[in-house]
Amino acid sequence: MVYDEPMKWNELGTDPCPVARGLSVIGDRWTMLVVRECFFGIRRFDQMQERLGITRHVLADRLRTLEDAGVLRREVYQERPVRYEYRLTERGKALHPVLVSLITWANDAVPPPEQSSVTLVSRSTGTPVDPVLIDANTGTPITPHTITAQRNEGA
Amino acid sequence: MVYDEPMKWNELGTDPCPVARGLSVIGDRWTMLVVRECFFGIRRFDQMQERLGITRHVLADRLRTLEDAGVLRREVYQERPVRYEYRLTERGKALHPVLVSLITWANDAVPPPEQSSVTLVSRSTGTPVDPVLIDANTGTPITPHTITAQRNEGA
DNA sequence: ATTAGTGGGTTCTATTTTGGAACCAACTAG
DNA sequence: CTAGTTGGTTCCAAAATAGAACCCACTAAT
Repeated sequence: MVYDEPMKWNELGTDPCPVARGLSVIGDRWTMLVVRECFFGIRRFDQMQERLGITRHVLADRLRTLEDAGVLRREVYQERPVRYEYRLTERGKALHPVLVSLITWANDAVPPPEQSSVTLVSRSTGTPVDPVLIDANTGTPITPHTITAQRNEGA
Repeated sequence: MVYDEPMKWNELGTDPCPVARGLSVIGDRWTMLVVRECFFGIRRFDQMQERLGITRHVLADRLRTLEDAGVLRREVYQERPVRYEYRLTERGKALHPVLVSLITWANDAVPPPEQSSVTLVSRSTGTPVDPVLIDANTGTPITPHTITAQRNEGA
């Protein structure tokens, strides 16, 4: 993973590194917050705008980017006048582990000033969950020591 | 998780939502790429700058932010002239699941145009890994159906 | 003893992105 | 016919980023 050329932000979407490609979609200040709202069931433009305090201009732009990336799907929920709502696609739902990992990290790395916070709990038992990554094939934990990145040359 | 007030970006670090607090540190275009370089063992300013193609100004700014957040530690590796390098702290290493989840998502949601890509493999066997999140307490998979967010009121 | 190079930055201006607010089109309800 | 709702767009000011040059304290080569 050594590159000959420095990266340009607008070419990140076609970079060989998946981190760069991923960030070309979700690597900005607002996008994951929009995705969070979607996981919470928020679907309407105005509701997102109000909850996030994002400007309407930027929200419209992010929703379009997420739609183009196949993360959200715009659906007409009412004709006359025609109204749209945004829903996570399968690809969008696949962002769940990213969101969960971020929440877990932030909860102990960037503690809130007051006790007030949001934590993840089991829907069935209500007890806190403690997310860890394992390899589905072997069941072994995934850590910097157990895995490494490998470049697969194409073309 | 409904807020009375819209969020201001510069107050994100003290938001009750961990997604917002997490993004206040790593939620910009470059930060996770800098963290990626650190996981690859890159420690020097000039080397990062060359590999990423980030401007020196922005790199200096991100490194300072990451240091302030306790993700990186600046260490003198040579006196006369004094020279610094950046290393991941424990808090920085704790970002590994976020990075792994992002890579996993991007590899099938944002495929590279050519076959060339970077994938994660087991360090011991060299076979591809398939990361999934489970709850360390119960061993059950974590999905949008099995967990939910709970607000814990403080103060 | 000069000259070139290195490492870790800072400073400068030009371009791009974001914020904040107003506006708009197409309808509905009163 | 007036006000309200929804999903935006348009405008201008403020902030962040890019791109390039410069700087300082050294070291190594001529």
